[in-house]
Order: sequence, then structure tokens, then C-alpha cells
Amino acid sequence: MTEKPLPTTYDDLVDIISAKYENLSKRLKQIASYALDNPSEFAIDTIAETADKAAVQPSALVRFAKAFGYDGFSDIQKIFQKRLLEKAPSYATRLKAIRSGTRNTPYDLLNQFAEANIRQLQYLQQEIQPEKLAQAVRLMDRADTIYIFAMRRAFPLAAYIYYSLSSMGRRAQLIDNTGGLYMQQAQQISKNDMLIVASFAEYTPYVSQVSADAHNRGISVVAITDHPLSPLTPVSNICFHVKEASVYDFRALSASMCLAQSLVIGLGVKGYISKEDIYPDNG
Amino acid sequence: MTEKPLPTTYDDLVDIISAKYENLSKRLKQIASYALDNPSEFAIDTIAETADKAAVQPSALVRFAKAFGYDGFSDIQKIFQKRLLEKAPSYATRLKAIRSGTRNTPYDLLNQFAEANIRQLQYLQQEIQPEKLAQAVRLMDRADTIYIFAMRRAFPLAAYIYYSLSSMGRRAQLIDNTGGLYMQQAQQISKNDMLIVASFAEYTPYVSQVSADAHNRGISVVAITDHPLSPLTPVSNICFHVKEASVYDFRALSASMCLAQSLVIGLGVKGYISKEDIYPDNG
DNA sequence: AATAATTTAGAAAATATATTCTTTTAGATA
DNA sequence: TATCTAAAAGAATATATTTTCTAAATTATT
Repeated sequence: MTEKPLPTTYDDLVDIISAKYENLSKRLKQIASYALDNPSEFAIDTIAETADKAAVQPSALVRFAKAFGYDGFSDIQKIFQKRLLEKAPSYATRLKAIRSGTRNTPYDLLNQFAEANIRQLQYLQQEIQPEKLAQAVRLMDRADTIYIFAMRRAFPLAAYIYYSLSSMGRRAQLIDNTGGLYMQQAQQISKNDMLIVASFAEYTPYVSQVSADAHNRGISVVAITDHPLSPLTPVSNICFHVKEASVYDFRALSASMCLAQSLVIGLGVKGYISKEDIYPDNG
Repeated sequence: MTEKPLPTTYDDLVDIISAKYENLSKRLKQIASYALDNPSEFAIDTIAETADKAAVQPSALVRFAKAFGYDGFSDIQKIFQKRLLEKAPSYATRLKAIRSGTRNTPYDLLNQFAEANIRQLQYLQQEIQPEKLAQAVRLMDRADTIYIFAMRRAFPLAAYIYYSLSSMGRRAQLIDNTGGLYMQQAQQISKNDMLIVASFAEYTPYVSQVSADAHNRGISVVAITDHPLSPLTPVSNICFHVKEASVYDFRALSASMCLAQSLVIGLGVKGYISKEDIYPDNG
């Protein structure tokens, strides 16, 4: 084995550990995965404490360190300690940086975007009406099949809802407009079903069209949109208005995604509680 | 002096130290102010290192600890260590706190989920490596066509990226496995293109397979996944590890969504800026 | 199935670390 | 300034932690 330069930063070390992981012995794998899962504790605990928590021998930790070229445990632990000391700047510092300098590195954008998303989530918590939420979940719970339709920017929402419902064993259908057949797909919705739609400005006419059609036929519709004057408002039974943040005209999705997740989980928990015996371990 | 309960949290300790500060001896004041100024280092360094940095004798540190009622240096240092561990909490721990004692109305769930999402976003800001982000955007910028592939829970990410890139006029292809042809779709990727993949535990083999194939063929791959030991790590050029929170085993998506958005916007802004540089005075 | 090679556990040794104790220094009081 | 008291330094000691080493166990190879 030739002399490779030892990683001196946590990130480099993670890369190396990831790369070599598959070639490690069972016990060393165990340690690698403990260390990567609990880097902070690994930095602070003594070798005995870490050994205990990772359920290995102290000597195994020394072997682990040596397997990556270090002199011993203390050496590799220092890398983890450095990470803790160099932890990113505080919240306040970051905010200042965001406000003052207007450089636009992807990192700056990420910070701006994260901040914007956080604000929207806090706003969502304040603004959402608990009763509406409960009603929506009730409608979903009663439905035989839950149909979902959204396009363009809202499509990820639909994809998420469809995936979650399916994987929790609920009957769900995604109207995906395959072959341009969205109307035919929507026609399938029957009285015992319900429909979830989502659409944001500029509103996709298809979505409001399907929603209107279902609504006229007496089918329950839950809508997620961005404004009280959205075309979905008049054609839905329950309509959530979620304001989304935007950075450079790129609109975020976190708040509506969070709402969608809450609906799905609300249903899941409800189902889980009543169907506890049937699906004891289901996620 | 009667037995007062010793502070067990960092915040309490800070209060006590502040209160007693004026009555401390010169050397102990020196230590107090060092400790409060450098709580992280104080937590990690040995007594000798701290003594050195604070320019005092090791024994003075013991006296310091005893002045506040602790048995010795190690005891008071533990408080500082606890702070460091709680600063970078495991989400599991925090979420448990959120969970406990709450009912499970959809509204409660939304609040829990929003909190979880917010923490994730903050964590993302701390953990992300600016340079990696910049590199990823550079790869995207150089590519002729950007291919995107993700399935199941990660699929909404792919849908979002695909939609955004397309709507900003970038050539993009979503590998959507229509007709089970994902491999054939992936074969289309050429040397001048790049691939973005996303996959979370339990990892979809298709995604790592496509990623590995592209990577072997020398195509740049940017991966979004959830752990350093993910199967995507070894088969990608740039790999982001985003820890996602979960509520009742429903995993969130905000952090990775935010990351994806930053990549896309980073590219958008970059394109805008570089064209401006080329045609500085042009309309 | 037997042998070799690797990995692991656990105890022993070496090292590092924290604490105590004695001596020295500094500061306060008369 | 002399005397007393409190604080500090530094060496000595006790404790804890890490590392090494050997025997046992596991895994791979013939």
C-alpha cells in the first residue's frame, strides 16, 4: 500500500470511508456506520464509551483507525472533533450574510431558499385551519379510490401523494394524462371516490376543468392552490390556499408539500390506529 | 453555603457563571471568560490544552470547576459537551420530543411535520458544502442535455427538476421508465450530457444501476441521497447526503427538494449572469 | 475437511490526563 | 512594614484512556 495523503477534513474522511466501506470486515463496517451516523458523539466520547455504544471492542476502534491509515483512535477522532468545532455559522450570522452580500453562488441561493421555505412553513402553521384539514382527511378516509391530478409545477405534489397513498395500501389513481387521455381518466371517478387537485398560477386549465367536472358530478374535491381567487376555489369542496415563497421568480414548494404530507399522514395515522391489528408494522 | 442543585444544562451554567463572575478571583475570571467565549473548544480539549489556550495552570481549571460545586474539571466539561451534542441533534431525538404528548389530529401532524421540515432545512444549511454545490451546478451548466432519474419517494424531486429545467429552456430528459424501458432511455445519455439521480432508503436498484452504468461510461453524475453509505455514493461524481426527517415513518422531502431547487436556480442565475458578462451593454 | 489467512476479543502495558498537595506569590489589613 | 489570608503555580500522584499484544475464533482457500 503506497502512501496516500490522509484526509484531514471530515468531508474527505466521509468520502474515503464510503469508498472503502464494502471492503471492510464486518466489525469495521459496524464501526463505520456507527461513526457516520453519530459523528458528534464519536467526536466527544472516549474510546470505551464509543466501543460500548457501537457494541464493539475498544481495540476494534483502533483497528478501524489504522485501516484508514491513522496512527490510532485519537488521530481519527480528531477529524470528527474538527468538524464539531468548524460547524457552520450560527443562524443569526447566516441571516446577516444572506441580507448583506448579494452574491449568487449556489450556496447563497440555497441559504436564501431555505430561509424562504422556513418562513413559509411557519406561515402555513399559523394560517392553516385545523377544521378544514380534518374535513379533508375525513373525505379521503371515506373514499373508495383517491384520484390525484396536478400538472407542471404542482405535479411533484401529485406524485408524492400518489406514491404515499399507494405505499400505505390505499387505493389511489394518478391522473397523468398518458396519451392525452386526462378527461377519460377523470371520467372513471365515481361517486364513492374523491379527487385531490393542485394547481398554482399560472393555473393549468386542464386541472380546473377536471375539478369542475368532478365537482358537478357530486364527487368530493380537495384542492391545494395559492390564492382565494384561484379557479379551483369555486370547483372544490375544501380548498387550501398556500402562499409559496419565491427566489428569483422560482417558486418554492415546501409549504404545499408539507400540507400534502400532513393530509397523507393524517390519513395514515387514522388508518393505522383503526387497522392496527391488520398492519402492525406498516409505514 | 447550603447545597444548591448543580446546573446540568449549558444555559443554566452560563447563568450561574455570569452571576458569580464578579466575585471570582482574577485567574478564575480569566477561565470563565475563556470558557464562555469558546464553549466548543472547552468541550473538546483536554485540561492541558485548555490550560494552554486560556493561559492558566491546569490546576486552576480544577479550582474553577470546584468553585461552582463540581467534583473536578471533567464534571464541568461534561456540561459543555452536552451542549455540543444537542447543537447537532439527531432528528430522531428532536422528533420524539415533538411527538410526545401530542394528539394526532391532522393539524397536530401538520405542526409536527412543519417543525421537522424546518429543522431539516436548517440542518441542510449547516451541512451542505458550498464547493460541492458549485461543482454540481458547473457540471449541469456544461452539459448538453440533463437527464434525471428517480423513482418512488424520490420521484417528485425528479419531476420538479425536469419541470424547472424545461421551463427555463434547458434541454432536459426525464427517465420515466415508460414501458419498462429505463435502461434504453439511459443508454441515450452521451458524453456531453450529464445525469442527476436521487434515491433514498430503501434504495431502488434501478436507480443505482443506471447511475453505475452512466458513471462507468464517463458521464458526470450528480446524486442526491440520504447517507454516505448509500449505493449512489460510489457511482456518482458529486454526491449530496441529505438527512430527511420523518414523522410516523413518513419521511419528509423538504431538504432534498430545497437542494434540488438550489441547483436549478443556481443554474438559472448562472446562465443569466454569464450572458450578461458576454453582452454587457446589449439589450 | 483441513489448512492458512484474517479478524476479533480481551487482558496487559504504555501513555496521557486529571487531580491533589505543597510551596510560592500576591494582596489585604493593621 | 509585618502579618495574615487567599490565590496561584508546579511538581507529584492517582486515575483514566489508549494502544499493543497474544490467544481464540471466524472466514476463506485448497
